[in-house]
Order: sequence, then structure tokens, then C-alpha cells
Amino acid sequence: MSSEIKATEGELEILQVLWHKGLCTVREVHEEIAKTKDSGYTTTLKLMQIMHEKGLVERNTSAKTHVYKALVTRKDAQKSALDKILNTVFTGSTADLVIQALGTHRASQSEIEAIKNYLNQFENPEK
Amino acid sequence: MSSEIKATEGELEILQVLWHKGLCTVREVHEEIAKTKDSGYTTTLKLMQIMHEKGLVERNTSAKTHVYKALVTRKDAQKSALDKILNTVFTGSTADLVIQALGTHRASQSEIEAIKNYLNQFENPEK
DNA sequence: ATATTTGTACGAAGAAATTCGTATAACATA
DNA sequence: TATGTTATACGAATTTCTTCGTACAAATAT
Repeated sequence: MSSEIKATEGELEILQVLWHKGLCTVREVHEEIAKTKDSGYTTTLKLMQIMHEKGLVERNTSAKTHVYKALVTRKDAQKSALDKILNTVFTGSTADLVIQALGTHRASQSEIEAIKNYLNQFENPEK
Repeated sequence: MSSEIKATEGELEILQVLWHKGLCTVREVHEEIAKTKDSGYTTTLKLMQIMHEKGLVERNTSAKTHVYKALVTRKDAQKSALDKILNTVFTGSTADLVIQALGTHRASQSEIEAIKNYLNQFENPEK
């Protein structure tokens, strides 16, 4: 319920660039997007303007060239994305999701250790 | 890349009902959908017809009232959904995804045990 | 100073997804 | 048989998202 991040596919693509690079001009974001997709500069610009209206990003307009910054954190988006698939395809079972994730996308030994350590903190809390 | 399930939001909603109830008439699916959303019967019908064209469902048209069945399994959709968020918001890190999932959606003790058991199979295979 | 480049704003076309109205056929029942 | 109910089909309106063209302002270069 709470923090549903409503970003479209195109908006997410832009957020990814902003998360990766921090402050960005439209030009910078566009160059990045253009590597994998070919759409015009004004398309990216328009999307970013819409994102600003929606409050997904903020921008500094003091100079001619505006500088954008994500207002939604990657973590927010991660939580939101997890909530969504958990409540649709995973019928609310976190365990199913975790096991499925580990099953199809093999984790390294160190990642497995990290996860096990993480799980241990929930082990018999009272001695 | 392989098995990208391309279902829209509305289509996913219908698939959920089909996964839950198995064979369904449009009426049955609609009644279910209508509990949380209010849209007309023909809307659900149309969507299911489109899903049939796309090959997401099959249907038995021998009787006047057609009976639908999902062709995409829940597991397929789970894999697809995980792939997608893994490659967007989680930058490919399964461990991040798992830890985040466990962190925000508390699992029960028995689920935690299940996950730990699962992880143990990857533990130092050679003694 | 004038021309070129680089930027934003914004309307609107195009595409995709959702929603509904209406025609019509099959079935049930009075 | 005539009437009402329940189905599918399907065109088309609506809405949402994406994409682009064009106008115009600011900065830069000639």
C-alpha cells in the first residue's frame, strides 16, 4: 500500500542513469540512454520534464542548462518493485521469492555466506 | 533474454485468477476482478480475447460459454518478473535482492529455516 | 553584430493498453 | 412461440505512455 513508486518503463530507464551518475543534465542522461535505444533528445527531455511534474526528480534551473537529480532512491524503487511482484506473481510468499531468485540466478559463495549471516540474526533471538 | 513473458498489468490480474482457480469462464474471472476494481464485464472479456490472440491463454469453445486456461505458468511469470527487476533496480545482484526481500518482508521462522536449508546445498561441496 | 549551436517549452502525433457500447446468437423460461 | 437473460464479437472511444517537430531563448563562435 504505502510507498508505491509509480514510474513507467521509460522513466525507470532515466532513474537508472540518475542513480548511477548522480546529478545529470538532460544531455548526459540522453547520451547514456542512446547507447541502448535510439530515440531523440527531445524525447528524453520531455520524459524528464514529466518526471519533474510527478515529483520523481528535482532540478536546478539556475543556469540555462538544468541539472536533474533523482528524488526517488534506488532503495525505494527496489522495495516497491519487490512489493509489487510479491503481491502478484508470488502470492505474498517471501520465501518462494527468495528461493526462486537463488535458484535461477546462481549467487556466488560469498553472496551465499552474506545471506546466511543475514538470516542468522533472526535465529532464536532469545539465547 | 530467453523467456520474457509480456503481459500487461490487466493481463496479469487475469492470469492471477486463472492460476488460482484453474479453468474459468470469463464470468468467473470477472466476478473475481470486480471485487477489487470496478470495470465492466466486456472489458474483462475483451482482455481475455486479446490474451488468447497473444497465446497467453487457451480456451475451449465447444460450448456457448467458453472456458479459459492459462498457458503461461505462474513459475514462468515469477522468473520473468525477477529477471526484470534484477536487471533494472537491482543492477543484477541477486544477493541484494534477497537481502532486501528478507529485510522488508519479514519471513516466518519456518521460512527462514527453509531458506537456510536451501542455501546449505551450496555450502562447501567438498568437505 | 550576426550566425550557429545548444538548450527548454510545449503541443500534438503515434502507439499501446483499457474500457465500453452495441449487435447478434444461444439458451432458458413463461 | 415470444420474452428475457447470458454469451461472444468487435469497433471504437478513452486514457496513458512515448516520441517528435517546432518555436524560441541563451550562449558561443565567426
